Amino acid sequence: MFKKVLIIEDDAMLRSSIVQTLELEDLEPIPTNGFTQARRSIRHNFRGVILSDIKMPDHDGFDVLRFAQTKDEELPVILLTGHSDVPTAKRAIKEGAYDYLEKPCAPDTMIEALHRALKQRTLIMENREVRDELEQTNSDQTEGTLSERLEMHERRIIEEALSDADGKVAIAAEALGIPRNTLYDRMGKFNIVAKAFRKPTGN
Amino acid sequence: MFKKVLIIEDDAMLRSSIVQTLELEDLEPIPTNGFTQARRSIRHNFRGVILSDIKMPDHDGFDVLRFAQTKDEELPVILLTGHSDVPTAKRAIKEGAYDYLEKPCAPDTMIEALHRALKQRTLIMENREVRDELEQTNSDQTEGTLSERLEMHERRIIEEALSDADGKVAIAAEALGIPRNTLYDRMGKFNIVAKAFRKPTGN
DNA sequence: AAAATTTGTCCGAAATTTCGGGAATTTTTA
DNA sequence: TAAAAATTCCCGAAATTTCGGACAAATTTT
Repeated sequence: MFKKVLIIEDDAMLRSSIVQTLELEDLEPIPTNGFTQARRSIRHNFRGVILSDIKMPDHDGFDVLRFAQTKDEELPVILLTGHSDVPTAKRAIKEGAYDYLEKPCAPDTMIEALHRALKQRTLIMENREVRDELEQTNSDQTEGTLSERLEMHERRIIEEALSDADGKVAIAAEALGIPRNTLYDRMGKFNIVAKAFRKPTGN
Repeated sequence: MFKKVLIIEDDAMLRSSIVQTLELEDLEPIPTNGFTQARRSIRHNFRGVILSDIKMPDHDGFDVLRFAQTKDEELPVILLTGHSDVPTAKRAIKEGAYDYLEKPCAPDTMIEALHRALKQRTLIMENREVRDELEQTNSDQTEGTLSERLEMHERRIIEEALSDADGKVAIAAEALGIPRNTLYDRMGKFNIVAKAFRKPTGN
C-alpha cells in the first residue's frame, strides 16, 4: 500500500505537527509550504495522496484540486478546512475532492481518512497496472495470415524456451520436445541466434 | 459505480430515514432490521457496501463486520455509532471496518462516506475482474511440446476466425489467407465442425 | 421450381517440415 | 591443456502440409 502524503500547508507549526503524526503511523509525509512548492510533486501516477490546506496566502485548495485533476483525474485530494469553511469543502467534494477534515482535527481522524485515501489510490494504480498488462498480452495478433500468426507465435515460443535455457539450444530443444536439428532448422528460418539468449544475468 | 447499500438498523424510523436519504442520492438501499435478516445478503462479490448500526438487540456491529470479512475480506463496512461509542468504532476500524458515522449524522456526511466506500468497492471488483481475465488469457500454455503448443494456438485462431465469419468456412479461409481446402484440412485435423460456429445471434 | 452459390470431401502433385546422421568449429569443463 | 559437450551447418529420406481441381450434397437466391 502507498504511504506518500503530499502535505500543502503554509502554517509551519501545523505542518510539522502533521508530519509528526504521519511519521508515527509509518506514513511518508512530503511537507510543502504552498502550491508553488508542491506543484512539481503533483504528477500522473503519483504513488500517494494530497493533503492540502484550503485557505492559503497565494493559492487556495481549489487551485490544488484543479491542478491535481489536470495531472491525474484519480489522485485523491483531502482538504483541511476551518469550521467556517465547511460549506466550501463540501463544494470541493462535488468537484472531485476525496474528503475534507475540519481543523483542528484529531490525529486519529486524519489518519483514518488518509488510510482510506491511500487505499483507494493503491487500488487505482493496481488497476492501471493490471489493465496495461492485459492490453500487452492481449495485443497478440488479431490480423494477418494464419501462417504469419503461427510463425509469430512459434518465434515467441522458441525465444522463450531459449531464454529459459540460457541460450543453450540442446536444452531448449529438449524442453520443446523436438530434436536439436529441428530446432536449428526453425531458428534458421526465423533468424534466431542462440548467443543472444545467453547470460541473462550480468556479463 | 456500484450503488447498493445494505442497511442494518433495528430502529425502523432511522432505517426509513436512511433509505430516503440514499434514494434521493440515486443509491440503492437494501434495508434490513438486523444481522439475521441481513445475513443472506452478505456474500462474496456483493456489488455494494454495508452500513450497519453498531449497537443492536441481537447482534452488534462487530458480528456484522466479522461475518462480512469471512464472506469477503474486502467488503467495506461502515458502522453507525452513538457518541459514547466512538472508541468502540475506532477499534472496529482497526479490525477492518471501512469507516464509522456518529449518530446523528448529517445526510451529506453519510452520503460522502458511502460514496467513498462504494468507489472503493467498485475499484476492488474491477481489480478482481481484470485479474481473472489476465489469468485466463495468460494461461495459454507454458509447457508441452512445441507442436502441441502451436496446434493449440492454431486451433484457437481457426475457431476465432470461424466465429467471426459466422461459421462460413470460405470467409474464414479468406480472412486467414489460405485456400478453402487447406482450412478444411486443418479443421479435419482438429475435429472442428463449422456448424458449431453458425448463428451467433438468435436462431 | 429452377438456377446459382456454397459446403464438405476426396484426390494427387508440389512444397515444406521433420529428423537422424555426420562433421568442423567453438565453448565449457575437468 | 586435454577431454567433453555444444554449436552450427549440410545432406537426404520420410512424413506432413499445402493447394488446386473436381464433384455431390446442401443451401440460398431468383
